[in-house]
Amino acid sequence: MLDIKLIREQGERLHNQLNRRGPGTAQDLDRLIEIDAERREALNKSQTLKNKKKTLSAEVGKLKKQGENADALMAEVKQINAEIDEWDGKADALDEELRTTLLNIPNIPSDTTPDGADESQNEEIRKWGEKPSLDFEPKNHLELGEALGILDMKRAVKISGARFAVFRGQGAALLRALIQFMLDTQTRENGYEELYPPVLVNEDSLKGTGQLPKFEEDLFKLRDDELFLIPTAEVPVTNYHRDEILPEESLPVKYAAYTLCFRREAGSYGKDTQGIIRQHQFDKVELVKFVKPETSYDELENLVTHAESILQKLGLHYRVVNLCAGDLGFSAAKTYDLEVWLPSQNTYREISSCSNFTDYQARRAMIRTKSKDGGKPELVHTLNGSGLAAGRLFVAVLENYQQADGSIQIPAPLQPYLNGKERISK
RNA sequence: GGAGAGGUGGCCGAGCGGUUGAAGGCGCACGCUUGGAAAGCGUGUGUAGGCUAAUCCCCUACCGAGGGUUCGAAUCCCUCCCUCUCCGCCA
Repeated sequence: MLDIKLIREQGERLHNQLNRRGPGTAQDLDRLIEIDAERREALNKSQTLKNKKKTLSAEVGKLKKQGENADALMAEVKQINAEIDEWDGKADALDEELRTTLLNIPNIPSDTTPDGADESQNEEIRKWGEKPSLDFEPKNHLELGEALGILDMKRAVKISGARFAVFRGQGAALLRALIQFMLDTQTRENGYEELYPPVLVNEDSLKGTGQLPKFEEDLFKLRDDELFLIPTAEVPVTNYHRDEILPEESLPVKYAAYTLCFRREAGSYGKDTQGIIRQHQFDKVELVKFVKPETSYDELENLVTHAESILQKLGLHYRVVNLCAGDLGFSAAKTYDLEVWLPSQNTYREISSCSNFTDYQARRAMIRTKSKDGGKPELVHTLNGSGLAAGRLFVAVLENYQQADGSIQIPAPLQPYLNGKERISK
């Protein structure tokens, strides 16, 4: 969430910046400033009275000890208590309103986030590699996978419903190989520590990273327990340090975590209904960093290269896109998407999203740092990026490495993970 | 799931209705001492909010969380969460 002090002092500037996300985004800002002023007034009144109450109560204690009558003072405190309740009630209500309003305002886009209303106005930063030259009509991953017997969508529908898949035989092995390859790369070459967190999390965690309260409809929630299935490992991993103060010398803290991810995909009916591009359940290796504020934009560039390294090793053509303000996620200040080439769709598809959340998540989750030589604790900046989405990587490998006969050539770096196997065929 | 014990500052640990934001110890920081170090001595050492030019003062809140009783609660009562021990169940 945003800093109320910043809003108090620079409301006008924030107003313009927020509205880059879309008209009306900043509409609550003025009301917020009002609430804040009223809240502080009520707080002041209550605190002054509490101070008086404390003094008088101590006085009562003294009198009683001396065996004297303190009825008058006690009556006075009772009176003060009534007034305190009144001001506290006001302050609490205003505080609550302030908090909910604040929780529903997104992060401020970075100055380096381009203007634009939707994805058509995202800015292409660079391309890597080349499209595969296929001298035959490319099939899509679904045709390939089903023909090879490595993807079973039909039975997935039977056991779970739409937007689920069963990976079978060589397919299951390939998926597992991709996950392990990604984890190994990030932990051995890029300095991330591996974390294997729970996929069921509580409400506080989802508030910390910004999925709640605004996006509850995107999540799977348990019926009998106050727990949600995570939509991304970002949630448990970022909240790993919730309410903590990290020593400055430990930064940057870097984690790589493989988890299942679960998304209801509400409101995306009709989109990507074919194949495994958009699933209710998918696998992802997520990279999360906690960094010193002044380094966060450099750390973002760095994070993107870590995600890119997977695609490069696998020889997959992709491009890097800087999301425009209108396409930016709720908690992010700046996001680079990695889009991998899919021959069957003749287009680039998102396979990773790398974001700098500045202090927005850190303020919600109270993740701070403190330097050795004293001073106040300061909010860290948090970042995360997919490194990468395994299901979509599976799609990319199938489609880009397909052969005329429908078999799949396995990229060399993956072969050790598949018992040296070079090809998936019937 | 059942029975019992317990959750106090970075850590250990006292307090069980008033002067306790919290004794004492450890740790840490700075200073004195020293050729240097240890020991010793001294000082300091939580977080949030308010006030403020201020990370100085001052005020308010916080002893797992939330309610309640009381003039006054870390201390009493209720609910919940978590940890530990035993039993049950279980991959």
